[in-house]
Amino acid sequence: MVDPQVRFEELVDKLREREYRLTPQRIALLRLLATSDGHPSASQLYDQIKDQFPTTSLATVYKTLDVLKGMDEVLELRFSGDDNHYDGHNPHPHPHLICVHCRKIIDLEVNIAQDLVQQVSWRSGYQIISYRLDFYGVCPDCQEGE
Amino acid sequence: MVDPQVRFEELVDKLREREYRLTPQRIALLRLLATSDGHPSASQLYDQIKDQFPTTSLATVYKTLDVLKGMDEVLELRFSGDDNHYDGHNPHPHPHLICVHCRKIIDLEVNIAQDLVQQVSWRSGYQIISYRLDFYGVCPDCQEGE
DNA sequence: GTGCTTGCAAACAGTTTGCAGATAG
DNA sequence: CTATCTGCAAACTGTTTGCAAGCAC
Repeated sequence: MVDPQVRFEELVDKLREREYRLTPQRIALLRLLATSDGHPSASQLYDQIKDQFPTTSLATVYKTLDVLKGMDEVLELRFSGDDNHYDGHNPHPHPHLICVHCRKIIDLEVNIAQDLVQQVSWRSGYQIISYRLDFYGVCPDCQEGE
Repeated sequence: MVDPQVRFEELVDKLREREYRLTPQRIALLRLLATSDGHPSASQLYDQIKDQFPTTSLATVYKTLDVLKGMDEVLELRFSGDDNHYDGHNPHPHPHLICVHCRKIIDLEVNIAQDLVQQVSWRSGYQIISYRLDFYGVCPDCQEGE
C-alpha cells in the first residue's frame, strides 16, 4: 500500500491541478481517505470530520466524494443493504473480501481476475470495461468467536 | 437453462410445500420469474403483473420476492445506482455480464470463479460463503451502434 | 471581488412496514 | 372460519439537490 502521507499529498495535488478549491473540509476528507485503511462509508467519514468541523454536513462529504469519483481517485463500493463504502487508496477495480459477521472489508492483493476479463471478453464479444468481484465469508477472527 | 414451464411448476410446488398461499398475484409473479430471461427489477415485474391485476401493488411484489429470497429461490442482484434485479432461474451465485449502454444483464454460463473461491479461502483464511462477480462492458449490439 | 463551496433543509428513489379488509385453504 | 395475504399509505434509508450565505483564491 502507498504511504498514507504520500497518497494524501497526491490527492491534494490532483485537486489543485484541476483548480478545485482546497477547503479545510476537503483537506480533512482527503486525509481520512488516505489514512483510513478500512473502507469507510460516507457517514463514517462524516462522523470523523465532524470532530474537527462540527458544522460540516453529510452533503459536503458526498459532494467531495463525487468530485473524487469523477476524477477516478476513489472507488465507490455499493453493497447490498448497506451504505456505500469508499476506497481512496486504490481507485481501480480490485477484488474485495467482506466478512459477513463483522462487516470488515479487506482488499485482495491478488489480481486473479485479470485473466478472467480476457476470457470473458473473448467468449462473449463484450468489450469489458470494468468488473466487480466480492467474496463474502467469515474472517478468521469471527470464526473463533463462534 | 431449465424449461420455463418446469421452473414455474417447481416454484409453485416449493411454495405449496411450505404452506404459503398461492394467490393469483403470486402465481403471476412466479410465472414471470420463470419465463422472463432478462433479469427484471421489482418495478418491471410489477408493471407486467399490473396488466393482469390492475390493483396489485409494488409492496406485494416485494413481499413475495422476500419469501422467495428466504427460500433461496431467487437471486437478488443489487446494482450501483440502479434498482435491484431478480434472477428466478438460477438462484445460486453466478457471474453476470452487464452492458453499460443498454443495461442488458446476461448470465455467464462459465463458472470460472469456482477455482477462485478455493484459492481465496486458502490464502486468506476466510470461510467463503458466497461471491459476486459482475463484468461491465459494451455488448456486441451496442458496439455497432456507436 | 468572483464564483465555487458549504451546510441546511427539502426532495428523491427504492424499499419496507403497519394495518384494515379480502381471501386461500 | 381463520390465519395469511393484499394493497394502500406512510415511514424509512441513503443519497441528491436547491439555494442563500461563506470563503478560497
